[in-house]
Amino acid sequence: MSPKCCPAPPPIDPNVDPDEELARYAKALGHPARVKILRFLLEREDCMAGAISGELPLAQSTVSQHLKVLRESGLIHGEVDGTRICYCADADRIERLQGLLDGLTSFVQA
Amino acid sequence: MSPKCCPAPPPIDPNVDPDEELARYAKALGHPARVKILRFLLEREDCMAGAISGELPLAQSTVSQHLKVLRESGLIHGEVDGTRICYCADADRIERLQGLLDGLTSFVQA
DNA sequence: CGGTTATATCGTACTTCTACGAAATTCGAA
DNA sequence: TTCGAATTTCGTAGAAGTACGATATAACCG
Repeated sequence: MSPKCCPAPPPIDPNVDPDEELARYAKALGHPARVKILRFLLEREDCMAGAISGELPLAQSTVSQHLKVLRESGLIHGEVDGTRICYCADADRIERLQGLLDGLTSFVQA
Repeated sequence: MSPKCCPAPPPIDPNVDPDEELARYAKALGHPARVKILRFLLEREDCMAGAISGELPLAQSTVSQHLKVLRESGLIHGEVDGTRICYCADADRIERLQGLLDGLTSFVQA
């Protein structure tokens, strides 16, 4: 069970073209800083706040922007915990991204 | 064996940070048109040229630009075949993308 | 050779991204 | 209530992405 962050899974819109959905996740992952953030959150599956800023050679406000992009893609989410904000990766969404990618190649015979 | 396109696999630079490499592939896939192009090329594993343009509601020059982005990411490549150009998806690169993504989550216990 | 076809490249306009510092917000502590 | 800390949001500047039409290129066909 997760800590106090990682609340309700965000709604997965069923009306979206899978290619568009895949593109949205891919776009969110399309910057090295965001990949690093996601990795960081996955490695401690516990949630983390501005500790992420300390890990990256970027201004804190820039990291906050990257977090927002990831949040809006659904790949991570955060919950307020006092003064801090507790972020974590959304495993379901990441699995979905993997599934969409696998779906692309499912036509190819091995 | 592949048709007359799909030549030598492009060099995979070993000195690249995996997070940067993943971000590069993800960025290339970060537009719906490019996902559709890749799907198109995967579904007919045979190579295709400007037939792709006909599949998308975009100007031919725009599709050509998207093809260039995919080409530069290594996810597809093309080879001249007379007047036309024969494109195809690079299965190795796509597998590599899947592997990099899996690597991200390999810390998470199921 | 000149024309046609398939494709890339150029020039351009507009939008979006990336990054920063400064300011606003929100909560907990003194 | 005032202070300080953790974050987001705002404003802004420059870089990159997206799309189009027009133009260039290169190969085949007559």
